[in-house]
Amino acid sequence: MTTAPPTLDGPRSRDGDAHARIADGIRRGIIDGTRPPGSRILQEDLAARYGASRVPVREAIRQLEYEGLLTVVPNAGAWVSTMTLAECEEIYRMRERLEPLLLSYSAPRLTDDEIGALAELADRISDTGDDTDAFLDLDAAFHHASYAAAETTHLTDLVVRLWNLTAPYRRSYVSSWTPDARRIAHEEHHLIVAALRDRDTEEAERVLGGHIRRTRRQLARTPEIFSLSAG
Amino acid sequence: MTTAPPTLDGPRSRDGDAHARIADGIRRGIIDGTRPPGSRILQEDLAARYGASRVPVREAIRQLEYEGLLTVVPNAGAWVSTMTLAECEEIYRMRERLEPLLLSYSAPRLTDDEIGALAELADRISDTGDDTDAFLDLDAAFHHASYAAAETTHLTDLVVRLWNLTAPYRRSYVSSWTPDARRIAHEEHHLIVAALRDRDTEEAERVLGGHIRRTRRQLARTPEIFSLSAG
DNA sequence: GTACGGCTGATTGCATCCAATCTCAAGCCT
DNA sequence: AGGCTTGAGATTGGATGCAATCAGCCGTAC
Repeated sequence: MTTAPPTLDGPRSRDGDAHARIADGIRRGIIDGTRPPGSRILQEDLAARYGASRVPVREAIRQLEYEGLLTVVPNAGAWVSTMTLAECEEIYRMRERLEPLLLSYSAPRLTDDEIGALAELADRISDTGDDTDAFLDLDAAFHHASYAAAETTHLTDLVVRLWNLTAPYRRSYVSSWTPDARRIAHEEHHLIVAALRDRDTEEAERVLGGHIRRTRRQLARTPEIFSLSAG
Repeated sequence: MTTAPPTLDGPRSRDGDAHARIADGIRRGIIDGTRPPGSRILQEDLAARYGASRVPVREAIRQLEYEGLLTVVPNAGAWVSTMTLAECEEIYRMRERLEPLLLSYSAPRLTDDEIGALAELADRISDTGDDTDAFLDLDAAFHHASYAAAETTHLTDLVVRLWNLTAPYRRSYVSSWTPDARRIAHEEHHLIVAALRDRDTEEAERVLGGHIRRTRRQLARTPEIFSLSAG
């Protein structure tokens, strides 16, 4: 029984996005922690869960493999990718260079209202205290909103992809931050907003680069959250 | 007759890499100009060409869509992606920031022999005159060799992917270079080698960044090689 | 003469089916 | 007793078949 009952969500209309729905579902599970790194991905499971056959499931798995979220071993199966500390630092170094570039595309196009919304987000982040989940949600919302005006294609996609790759580990290390480290992050957010308000794109880029760089250096102090093998 | 005769290349062993072979083949065709931007990709064609069924073909198409090389429209088909000038400049700005980073990973690990080989490559590039094909091949070999010692994963893959994305257009605009522009590129290659010889990674990064930046600015002078639509 | 609706062939999206391979544990040999 | 072999079950890789959709063409109505 791999097909969904036609009564549930229409006459199984063939809109050609089955693979995309499935990929989105798996991706969401990896990002929100439901599927932790190392957990097995079974084609049949997914087919049943999404009311599809294994063909679109395999397309979704292939896509996620190329996004780096899944590791596929021929004839054996697929697992949620694990990351070493070195790999994670590599991602952060890429973000350190790419996100300021993306911000430089977005900043001149942000409206005053959008910058106001960013200021409010920065305030709310400062109020999260030691609620890690709230911080993670708002932090992601803040940075993505700051990039929202960029009319780029590949760069936007890539930055999202890099965020997703480290998502499974972000919760672990953010929860290890000291109150001081958190306070610095909050201040950096406000500094970014201030630079955007001043329409000083270069300064915004500089602060953002430092923000990511500082996070990377803190990351190196919590090596225990990464897999020990495959180093 | 979509399956290959078992006598040709063995008993159709199921090594789980059919999709990879097919993707490599399409990718090669796009890079070498056999499949120009905008050309149609037919699943059945590829299945017949590679002696496979459409299932692995579809997985390959998904991968290439994700790489940005193909554009897929549900229920309609797949085409080799076309690029606007703005998109191409975006890619070059990403390369401007990422390739120096990759070089900074590679440079300290390059052996003296490898740097010697780079010097020889730089010399041969200087000798290509106005032979665009020879220049393109050697230029790619030079840059990739300069990155060869980097022990990075995502960054290496990404840089290769960005090169591939602009490959269909590189021939067009390189052939439009003036002798002067070519000479400057040759000199930059030699400057990179010199910096690597000096073990001055920062200088090598700086020259490489300028090299890519200069290329991007020349690119903007030949907008006619890009598709006019989808701007 | 032009616009609209239906038909046909080509192509894609997906389900189903079978074979190859892996996992893992039980049994055999040394 | 311990290592190697072997079988069954689970799982993946790939082929085939069918329905949905699309592009292009023709005929008809106005």
